[in-house]
Amino acid sequence: MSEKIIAKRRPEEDINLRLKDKLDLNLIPVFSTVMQRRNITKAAQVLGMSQPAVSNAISRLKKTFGDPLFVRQGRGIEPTPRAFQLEAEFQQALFLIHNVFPPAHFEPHKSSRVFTLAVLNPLDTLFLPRIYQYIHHHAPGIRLNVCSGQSRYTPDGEHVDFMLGYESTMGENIVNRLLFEDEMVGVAKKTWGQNVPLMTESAFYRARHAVVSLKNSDSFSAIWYDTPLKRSAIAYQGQCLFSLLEVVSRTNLIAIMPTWVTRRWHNGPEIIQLTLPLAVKKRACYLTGYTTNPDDPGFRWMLDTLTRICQKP
DNA sequence: TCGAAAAGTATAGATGGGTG
DNA sequence: CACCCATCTATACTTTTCGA
Repeated sequence: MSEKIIAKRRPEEDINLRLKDKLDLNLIPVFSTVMQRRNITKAAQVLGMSQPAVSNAISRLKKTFGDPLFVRQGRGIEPTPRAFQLEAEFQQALFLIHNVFPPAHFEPHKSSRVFTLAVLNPLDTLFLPRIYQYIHHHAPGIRLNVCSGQSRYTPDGEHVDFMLGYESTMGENIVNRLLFEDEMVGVAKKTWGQNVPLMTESAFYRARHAVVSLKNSDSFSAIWYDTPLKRSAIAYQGQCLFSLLEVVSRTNLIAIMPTWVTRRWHNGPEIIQLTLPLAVKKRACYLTGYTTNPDDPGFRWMLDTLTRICQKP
């Protein structure tokens, strides 16, 4: 049985920009989202509206501007040249409007906003429980859409609001926060390292290695295997660090991982930590926020919240 | 209180991919 | 190639909201 959805006003952080008998400025974010997604249905999901509501909103804009704005192409839509022109003009207009209005008030405990997060493994296992727990207690209406990885886009092509990973990204309307320095170690089965207490870099790469698959575009391990010689040391490519630990603890393979990952290995077979004879022994962990409006109070709240929660491993 | 308009539900129609 | 199914947009009609 389908649940009946009652028509409702937009969330509390929205500003009503309807000018009676003139242009409805609420149509601008609808237009922008449709331009971004090139898809009425997906735009509707992002905006928290039904698909016909977005379709009707675009129809009103079509009448206003006397241009089709979007033409159907296959299963999707393609913007007309006039739509591209309007997109640029609306962006300028919105920028001016954002600067004129004082920042709206954001109430996390009342908000039903959706935030999209990309979190790189293994940081997801570390931070997601903390983040979910905090949101559950302090902002239960907020929904988190989390994907794995270190990309600005989800596998569905949606824009990410925040990213947790080992890379900082520069650019306009991108906010970067250094969270902490993650210390790395080599790990091996307990009996492995007794014969090589003082290891050099060349000796390290003569051993057989287990890594997070380098086929993953955002592989945690890739940074240490940037030459064919180093890659020739790889004997096993797993999907995540915890599967590497399992393999390493039962074979003669070694792997590189953050020290906190090994500390979590409470109940498994014993492993030892090896000091890395490598240049990269630490990696900076960053929180990156993407926004079209850095003064958006919801964005600021989430940025500060994630910074606080993810301050240390 | 009432009417206009926005946003809802239901559904028709177009398109594209998979399969026999 | 035909058919089926999933996906996506548009339209008809209903419900809800809000300003006069």
